[in-house]
Amino acid sequence: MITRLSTLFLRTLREDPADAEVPSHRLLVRAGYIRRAAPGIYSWLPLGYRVYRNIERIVREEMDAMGAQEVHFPALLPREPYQASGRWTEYGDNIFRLKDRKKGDYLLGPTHEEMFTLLVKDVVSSYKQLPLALYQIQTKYRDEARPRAGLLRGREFVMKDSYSFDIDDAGLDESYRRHREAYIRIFDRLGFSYVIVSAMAGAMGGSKSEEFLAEAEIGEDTYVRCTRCDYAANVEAVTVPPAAAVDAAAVPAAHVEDTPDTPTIETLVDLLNAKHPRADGRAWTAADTLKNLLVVLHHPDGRSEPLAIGVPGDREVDVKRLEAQVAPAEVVPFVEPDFARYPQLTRGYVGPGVLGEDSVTGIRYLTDPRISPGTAWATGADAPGRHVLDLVAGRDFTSDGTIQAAEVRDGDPCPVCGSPLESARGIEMGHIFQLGRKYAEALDLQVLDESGRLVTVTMGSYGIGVSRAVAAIAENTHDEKGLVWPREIAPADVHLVIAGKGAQGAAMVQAAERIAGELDAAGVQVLLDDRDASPGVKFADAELIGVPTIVVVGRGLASGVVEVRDRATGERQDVPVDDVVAHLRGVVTG
RNA sequence: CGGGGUGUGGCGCAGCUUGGUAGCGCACCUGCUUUGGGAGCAGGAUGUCGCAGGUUCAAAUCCUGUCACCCCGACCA
Repeated sequence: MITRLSTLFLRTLREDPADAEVPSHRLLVRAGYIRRAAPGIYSWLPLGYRVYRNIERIVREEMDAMGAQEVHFPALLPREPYQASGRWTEYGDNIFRLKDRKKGDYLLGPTHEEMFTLLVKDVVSSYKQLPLALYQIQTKYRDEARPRAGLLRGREFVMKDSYSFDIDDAGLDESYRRHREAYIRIFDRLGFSYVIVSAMAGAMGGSKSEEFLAEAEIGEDTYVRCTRCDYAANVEAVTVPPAAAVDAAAVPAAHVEDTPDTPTIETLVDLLNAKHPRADGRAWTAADTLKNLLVVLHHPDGRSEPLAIGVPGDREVDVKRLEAQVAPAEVVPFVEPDFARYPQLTRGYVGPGVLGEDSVTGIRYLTDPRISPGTAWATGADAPGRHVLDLVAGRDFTSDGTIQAAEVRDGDPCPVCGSPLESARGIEMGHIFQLGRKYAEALDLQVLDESGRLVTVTMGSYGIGVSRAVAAIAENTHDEKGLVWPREIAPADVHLVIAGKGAQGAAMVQAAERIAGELDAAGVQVLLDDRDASPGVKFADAELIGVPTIVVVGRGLASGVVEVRDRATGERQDVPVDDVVAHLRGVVTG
């Protein structure tokens, strides 16, 4: 196919749009790929839609190849299934809701677990029909509080979502594995750099879960990876191993000391070093103190519950990690009225003595794994200006369990090999997880097994952000001049520029038309810049648009050559005009 | 929801302090010249200055209200 720029529905912008911040958004708008229709909602223009469809095609081919079957649900959905699963309320304001003329409740689907589950329930009744994998490529709607970064976080977006249905856990493991492999093939073909990280299943429920992240500074997900082994995890999913139990025999009995005006860790450490030197001669540090933070959990059923979290004093509680641990409950700050309800709590001096389900307050108390049995701490003594020293975990206090909520830092030990971790940011492009039986139970999806008993099906859920991928790949591959598309998803194979007019120009046009025609005949997609514009404009647009191979038919034609440029590397090569079609066929097919 | 900012032609912006009937660059149209890195000259078209109300002889400009959008945070895929 030959696409002529002289007639293509396209306007490139010389300047950045004022409302675009991240590079992918700026470039996709400037290069005429997308236009904003409403906040977080975008229209696709011809070049953009080609890239989008190329991604869709790759996803579809690989899903089909792994044996998943494509279906297509409506985007406009009735309330009932979401009511049954609890998500009509759980999703809150993030659902676009609407009423029909009879005042019936509808929603624009934010995701389709319920619909898939119900459809399978309709059709499948025997283990003989399993395992089963279904998928769709669908527009999803989520009324984000704050859409941003163009396509990267929109309110309307396209997702490929698939679901596996198995009779037992071993089957789910196998379905999960097959999806994981298909995803690797998909992301390899898409042609950008990504990393697979362990993740939290989060609000979706379920157990094993991994994310495919495009590496990007502007990404919203923070993950860590080991500097030595191949461990990588979303920061929310990092599990700090329990510290080894310490023999506390040598630690003296806990003793309360006056520590006036020490409401912060810093002031406490300074005072301890001045007034209460450690027996082992080492100076006190924030890491020797135990900080107890209070929050309130709001459960989806409307219940509120106070929660105390103990972490070493040199670490903050990472709210995202905490929320991932307590999901679907919501975390809100513990404020003055809450303190008023618990007179035993002394602000700034809260210690384990008044925490725990068996304590006077009854507040559930979870501690960081570093607070392991035998470790000794300086912590609040539940009285203003008083701290307790040599308080040993397991000997002098216990918690109700551990929680992975402390911040993760660069240099923390890898949970697998102990080498230092480093953090980086990424854009979530795919997420696979084992749902388990949450939806099957809620919606009563059961089949008969070999022995004729009804068993609940176990499910996996697997998503790829198709529209997001356009932006994420742009983000991942662009340079200062414009977009740089990986070959398989580029809007064309070759961008052919006619750089000259006038007497010479006629010959150039003729040569370019011939080359374009032959490339087309060979199945190569050509973007032909036949516009009446100066070469500078055409070069700049070619670089902005980002087709992987740029061919310039210009002054070299007099000596029988055209110039072939690689958009990504900037490499230029003169190729005899008679060889260029064969040459390009080689380039395009790799 | 909290903080910050912006609404002026298709895009990017100036003008607002100090009120006088709207301007610049790019893009667009016509003609001529030009053609390997965002051409030149000449002519031309395009604006309810976000919306509503008020003050005034006169409002893009001052006052009041309101809406929208963007960015940061909270939240979220």
